[in-house]
Amino acid sequence: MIIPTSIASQQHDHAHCVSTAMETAKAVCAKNGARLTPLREQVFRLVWNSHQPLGAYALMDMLAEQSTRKVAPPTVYRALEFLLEQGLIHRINMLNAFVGCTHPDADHANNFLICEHCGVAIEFSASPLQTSINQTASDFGFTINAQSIELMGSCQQCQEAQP
Amino acid sequence: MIIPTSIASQQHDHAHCVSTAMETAKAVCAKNGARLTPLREQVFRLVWNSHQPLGAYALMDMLAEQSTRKVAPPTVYRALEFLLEQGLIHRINMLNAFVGCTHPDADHANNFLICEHCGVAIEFSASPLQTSINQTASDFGFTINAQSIELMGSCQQCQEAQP
DNA sequence: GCAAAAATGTTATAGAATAACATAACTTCG
DNA sequence: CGAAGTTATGTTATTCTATAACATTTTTGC
Repeated sequence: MIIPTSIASQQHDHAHCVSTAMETAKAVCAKNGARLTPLREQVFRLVWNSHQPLGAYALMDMLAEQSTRKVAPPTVYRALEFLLEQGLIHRINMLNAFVGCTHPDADHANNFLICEHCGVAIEFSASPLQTSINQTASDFGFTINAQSIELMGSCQQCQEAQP
Repeated sequence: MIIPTSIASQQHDHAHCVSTAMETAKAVCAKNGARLTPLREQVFRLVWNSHQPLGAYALMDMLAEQSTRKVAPPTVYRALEFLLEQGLIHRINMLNAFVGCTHPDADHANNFLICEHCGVAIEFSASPLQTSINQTASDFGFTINAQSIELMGSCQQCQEAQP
């Protein structure tokens, strides 16, 4: 991994991006009758501050930095579990890392393009792809409860930057 | 997870299934000028003896059972790494586990249906699905180096068994 | 305010993977 | 053959990821 660039830090006003996500998250929790406590909100912000997926221990270190007192693994894992349940973040299985969900209110899959160079994870949804997925499962008489589609490679910017 | 049934142990002659896989593996290694040593062959057999993905430490314990002397993690991880490189096994990221590849000679993706109940992992390939994947990546200007598609749910047999 | 429930803190441990270095086996080429 | 180089395996220690189990605090609903 080279440098955390591209989408995450260049192409948009990320502070605005995060605050919008924060509002959406509050709405989702309100609708679900779930409590977005200060700790959970803090973890959510940390996850959202990066378009690169972050590991639980990286998040733990960030929490520790912010709060002076020591933070143990269960603290961050429980917050992450809550956020996953609410559909506010995703787990990238290839990386053992977590990233904010860009459309938690929509019915959505768990589909990512992950750049090996800059580390950015781009969430996408594609109707024909989902149709193919559902058709395939159906062909096998298989019922899907959770799906994980992760495509690892080079994003456009990194390809252009490294010819 | 309930009981390891269905495809793995019921519907076919698994011994024959494994020996066929073994022959194919030898051919693949011969073609690639890679050495399928006794240790690697042993790990390959262990992985293939189950249609359920097996964790590295489970494999390590099995190795230890078979060989009286103690076996350390690097032993099994190095064998797994070799088999992954040769395309003879796959890693299931959702499970941190490994399973034999059912068609190592073909150009193939890394697509699995995984039953939460019986643990079976069914490898599949579907042309329209791959087309959608490639199209989506192309839309983003993204180049794919590795892909992981994992669908977790209930296989047909387990659905029928547990209504 | 008080009991129940939910959330967080704390300590310890399990589980997955790799680093670093030592030894053994196999290849190859003089 | 036999020494040098390469590849594979053994060995020890450590890092990274995640959860179990129990204590304490905070919040909620009556």
